[in-house]
Amino acid sequence: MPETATTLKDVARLAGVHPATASRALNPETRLLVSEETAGRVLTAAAQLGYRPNTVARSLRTKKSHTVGVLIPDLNNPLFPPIVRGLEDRLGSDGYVALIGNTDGDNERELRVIEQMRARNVDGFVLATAHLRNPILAEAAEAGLPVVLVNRMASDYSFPSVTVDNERGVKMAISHLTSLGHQRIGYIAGPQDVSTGLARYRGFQTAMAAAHLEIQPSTVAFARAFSVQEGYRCAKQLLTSGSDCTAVAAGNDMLAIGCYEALEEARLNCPADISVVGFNNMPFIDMLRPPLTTVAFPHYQVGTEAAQLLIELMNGEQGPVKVLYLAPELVVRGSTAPLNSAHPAH
Amino acid sequence: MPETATTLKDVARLAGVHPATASRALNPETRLLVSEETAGRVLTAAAQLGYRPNTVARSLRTKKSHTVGVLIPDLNNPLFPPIVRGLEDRLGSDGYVALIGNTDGDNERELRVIEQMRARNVDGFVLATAHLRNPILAEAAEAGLPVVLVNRMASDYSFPSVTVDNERGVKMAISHLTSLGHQRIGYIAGPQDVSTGLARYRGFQTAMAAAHLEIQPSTVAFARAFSVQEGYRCAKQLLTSGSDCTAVAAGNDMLAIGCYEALEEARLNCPADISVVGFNNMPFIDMLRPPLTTVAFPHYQVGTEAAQLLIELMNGEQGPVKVLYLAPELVVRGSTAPLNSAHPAH
DNA sequence: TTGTAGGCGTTATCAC
DNA sequence: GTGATAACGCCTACAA
Repeated sequence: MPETATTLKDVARLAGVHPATASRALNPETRLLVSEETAGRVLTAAAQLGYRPNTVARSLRTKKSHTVGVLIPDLNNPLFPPIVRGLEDRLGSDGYVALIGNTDGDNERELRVIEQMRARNVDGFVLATAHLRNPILAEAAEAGLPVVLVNRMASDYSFPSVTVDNERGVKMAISHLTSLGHQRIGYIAGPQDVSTGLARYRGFQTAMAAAHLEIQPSTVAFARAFSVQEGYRCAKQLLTSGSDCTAVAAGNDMLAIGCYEALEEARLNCPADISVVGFNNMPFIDMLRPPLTTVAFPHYQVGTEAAQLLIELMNGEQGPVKVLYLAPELVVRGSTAPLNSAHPAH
Repeated sequence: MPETATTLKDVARLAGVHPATASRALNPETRLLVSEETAGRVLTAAAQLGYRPNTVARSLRTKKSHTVGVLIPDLNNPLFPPIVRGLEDRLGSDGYVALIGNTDGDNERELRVIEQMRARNVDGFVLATAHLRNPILAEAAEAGLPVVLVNRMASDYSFPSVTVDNERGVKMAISHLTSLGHQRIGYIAGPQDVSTGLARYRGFQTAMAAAHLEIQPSTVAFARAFSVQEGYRCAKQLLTSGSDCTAVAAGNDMLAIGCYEALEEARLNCPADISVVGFNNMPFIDMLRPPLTTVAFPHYQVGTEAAQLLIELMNGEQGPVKVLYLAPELVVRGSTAPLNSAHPAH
């Protein structure tokens, strides 16, 4: 016999007060409106009955669902779980829960998911999927829904965001390579319609210029997605284009993994023949052989900071749009080595 | 000006009917109660206004939130993202959304999360965190809430579950090792208070017995958690106990990774000196060096099947409790090799 | 086939 | 300080 859940009315009856009074006593915000004595009586009554407020009813009345939508490309990408945990943990401590939506990079799917979430009255959005021009952003903002971007950012300052400083990260990677003596440095660029792909490529260009190194067209390959498969394809392209690279920087770790595969297939040794650096420092990336040298940033903290920003917005706090950069850090592991003239690429 | 969301009343007014009629027309279940012509009018009116039913109000009325709670130990464990995606995809196609809760294996945290979720009127639970005796299960079931177990199972048939056939999986791993000539086979057992740890250890015991091999106490180590760190500790214990193993089977891939680290530290080569097999075939585990031989099962499908079971329960379908086993499959990679007398463990 | 009315559990706005 | 009342948006007997 599923005992029908105890409601506010039950609590009120047991405490001998009106439901409205019980409501006031139970809500920390309004408790001061009620006498300390009755408040106590209500609280004990609630505890005694094991009262649990019905969030659905509350939402209907208050128009706040205490739910936020989180859109990511794919939970299977190891970059996202720590970010999501950061989000959930920070949001949870303020009584919010997250609805996770995977878009698989598909715009149509993304629209469906957003519809779903808006139907559930989410109080805000965290988007890790932002393309540089995204109609959804405009629409959500128009509807007055707080939006925070994560990992990627919009092209202007129109949305708050939390990202790593991508340009600086790539510069650190390139400096590392040049300090090892590398000059013919190839680059596997990520998709240029997302800010990470674009900013990192820009970082590569400025870093090479700063080192007085020229970029040959044959030493840059553009991936159509941040995937192992595309990394493999691009690396193969670099290897067969006669570019003679002694080092390759990849737009992210997935692309770097694909690069590993291409090197193995070509019977080239990393790092003896070619050095490789990635970006992101994905979980478990240090278990690869060789362990990947890459640009790290605090994934979990990206999540918590983004949640913090979103909470501020949902609380109606006014002020300028905040764009938060977290500092990257180069993690040197086994995939980069000094230029070795005994082992030319050919 | 955030145009106040369009409601059923607006649609009804535009269609020139009573809200109740509009409701019936909009709900596929009750559409046949209304004349085709009016239904059409309502539908176009709804489309025209961009009407989106308010799920909160609906939930309050129907007591169904179309939300399910999913409890996992930690999203950062790569085993879970594919399972969660399977759950979300299957649930989503029936209009459900998942609330993800990370418990970190902490019972108290788990209780808090469950409370949170019940306050949100979840229609059911998927638990990947089930300990062998779990008061929460009893409570949820008592409250009439459907519960499906995933990856781990309860000790009896009291709950539907979807798991890999753990015993069979371990047997396949051990057979593989013995067929390579290994006889002194060590085992790193997972925690014995969860069904995966227990069932796999049992599988090890029966497999060894079937091969007429004895298990020395010194060849089994018990991990306190399915973690890299515990795998490292246990492997070191096996290596220093004078057990002389030529192969080690690990309770899961994380433990196997820890094993790799211990071997490296001891300057032992895998697989030349010692073969290692894991369990789970985690994503990216094939990128390790050497690529890990392990027992695979279809993670995504575990999620979809569990969702299917839960949906049946939430639809009130009666019948016997279903306990679903998915077949394991041995994936032979580079971490296992024939027993090589030229390379004794010492 | 359609309209009426009441209520799901909570909170905001009045009065007292 | 507390009680009464209405309303959030939707669904569903019941009546017409």
